[in-house]
Amino acid sequence: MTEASAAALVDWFRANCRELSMRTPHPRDPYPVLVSEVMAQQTQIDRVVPAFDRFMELFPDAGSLAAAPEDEVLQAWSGLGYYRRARLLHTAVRAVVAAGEWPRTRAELARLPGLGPYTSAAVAAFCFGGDDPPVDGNVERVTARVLGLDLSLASGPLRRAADAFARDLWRAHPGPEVFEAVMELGATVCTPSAPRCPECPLAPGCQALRRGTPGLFPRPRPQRATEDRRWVCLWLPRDDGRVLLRRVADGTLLAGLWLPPLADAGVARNEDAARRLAVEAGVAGPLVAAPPVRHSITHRRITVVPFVASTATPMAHERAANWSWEDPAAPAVATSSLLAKLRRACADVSTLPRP
DNA sequence: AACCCGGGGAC
DNA sequence: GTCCCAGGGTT
Repeated sequence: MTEASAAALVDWFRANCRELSMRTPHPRDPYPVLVSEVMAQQTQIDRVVPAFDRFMELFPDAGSLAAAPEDEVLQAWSGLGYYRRARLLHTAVRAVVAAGEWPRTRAELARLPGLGPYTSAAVAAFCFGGDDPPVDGNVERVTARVLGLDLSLASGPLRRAADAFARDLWRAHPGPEVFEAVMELGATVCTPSAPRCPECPLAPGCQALRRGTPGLFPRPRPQRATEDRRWVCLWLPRDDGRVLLRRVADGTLLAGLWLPPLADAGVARNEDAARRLAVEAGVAGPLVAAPPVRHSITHRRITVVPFVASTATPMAHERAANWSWEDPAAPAVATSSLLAKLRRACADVSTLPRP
């Protein structure tokens, strides 16, 4: 990597970087940087921005986040996915507040829960002058293409090569700006498919472009087999429009979130599995199937079949801690985007015979 | 090193 | 339909 390349990259970045609400002058405040970097883990920036703005309004500083109960934090995270990130961020910020100061080096930051190699390097570089490069998927992809490395994303060799590549950039142009510039390049120009090479400041030295096949780098990862699952769910609306939600058990998908009673149907018939849920919820009477809902969680394709019931029967579990009546359009608890899908699917099944 | 976890946008 | 994303934790 020549100094000319680093200079061209930074010039391109200054002319083309997107206006993002978490981009503020250096040195930056570590709290919003940490929040946005954790949100950005495996999540595209365009989806992070609105969530970040909401989150910062609810929890404007480390003290307010540390003081908040976990369920409020998860509620603010609803729909973002990877909910463990929210719990770990909460724990990390509580540790910082308890310590009374922020760790300033990458190694110290990496001891906080939820901060791995990428996030610890990012906070150190953007807030405290660190020179260890934050290596994310963008940096790995740009590196694989510029150097023509036939390696898989997230593999050890490509991570090390990307780390060395970013260190060279930093040496040619010291400061955190080059790190942001590579990531922005990967996000907007050196994209996974259909890269816009004519716009790329690194095109003159790019090996993948020289070979005419930039899209073949990095090597595609072996795909995990997708697995189909069938769930049933009990949609139980009350007269005021609220529906019954249950806290999803730990150790399962969507653990800790609030959703209508759900069960994997396994080999059972949908109706039988739904009836079991109705018994658990303390309701009898007719169950009306609503249109199935598709929901994907990593390599699983889940078909959720909602069954709509009525609330005529007294609720045995009404006062239990794991049950709650919530407005499905604006739940006051942590939930998944699956709730919104179920609400739409069940909206048409509103006229139910009363037992 | 391999696998686990949400969700949606891009294609 | 497919892939992948400003990843980290666990095994």
